[in-house]
Amino acid sequence: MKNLDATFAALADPTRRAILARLALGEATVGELCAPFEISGPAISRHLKVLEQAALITRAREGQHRRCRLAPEAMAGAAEWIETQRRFWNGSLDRLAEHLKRNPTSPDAKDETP
Amino acid sequence: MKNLDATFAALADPTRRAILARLALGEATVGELCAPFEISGPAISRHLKVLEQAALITRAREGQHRRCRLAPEAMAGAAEWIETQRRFWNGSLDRLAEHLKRNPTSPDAKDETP
DNA sequence: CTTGCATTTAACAGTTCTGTTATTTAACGT
DNA sequence: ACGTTAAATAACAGAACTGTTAAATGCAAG
Repeated sequence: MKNLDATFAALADPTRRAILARLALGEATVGELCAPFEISGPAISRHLKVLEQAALITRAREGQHRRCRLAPEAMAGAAEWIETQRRFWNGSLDRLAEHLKRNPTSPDAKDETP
Repeated sequence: MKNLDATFAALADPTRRAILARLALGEATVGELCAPFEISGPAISRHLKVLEQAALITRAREGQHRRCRLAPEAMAGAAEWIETQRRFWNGSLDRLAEHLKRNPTSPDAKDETP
C-alpha cells in the first residue's frame, strides 16, 4: 500500500467522508450524490475526482449518468497503517510496563533501552 | 469522536506519519525527532503543532528539552470511523447478495429497494 | 439534426499548507 | 550576568485546496 498520502488527504474532508458514507449504503449517480449538499455540482465533481484518484471510488458511464461505487481497498490500506501503528504502540507499552516492573523504584523512565 | 478532519489531515503528510511511527517506538524530544529529517527545525516544530492540535501527540517540558509522546485516542477515532464505514459496506454487500439470491435471473440490479 | 440533461473542464479568487531564514523565549551551566 | 543550547514564533514566498460561474462534452430523445 503506497498512496496513503492521497487516501488520508481524501478522508480529511467532511464532504468527501459524507460521500463515502452515502456510497457505503449503495451505488449512486453523481446527481444523486450532489442532492444532499448545498455546494455546486462542479465542486462535487472535483471531490469525486479526488476520491477516484485516491482509489476510494470508481466511476463508470451508464447512459447519460455516471455511476459511482466504493472501491474500499484504499481505505483498507489506511486502516492497515493505523492498525500497524497501534500494534507498535502497544508493543512499546508492553516494553515500558516490563521495564517498570523490573525497576519498580525508578521514578523517571529516561533509560529506554531494555 | 468529532475532530476527524484534523486527524485525517494530520495523517495525510508523510513526515507526520514518520514522526508518529517514530513515537510509536517510544517517546522522544523534538531534537531527536528532527534528526532523521532533512527539513529545518521550525518545519518539524510546525508538524508537531499540527499533530498536537489533532490530539495525536502531547508535549511536556522537561528541562530545556520538550518530550513528545503518542496520544493515540485520536487515531483510534479515525480507525473507528473507517471500521464503521467498512461495516456498512459489508452490510450493503450482504444486502446485494441477498437481493441477487432472491432474483437470480435479474441481469441488472437497478432496483435497489428490497 | 437539434434540443435538453448530466457531468466535466476552464478560468478565476480567496484561503490554507509547507517550507525557509531571522528573531525570540526559556532553561541550563559557568 | 553571560553565553549556549533547545525549541517556538514571525515574516515571508510559493504551492495546493476549495469554491464559484461560465463554457464545453457526451449521450439520448424527439
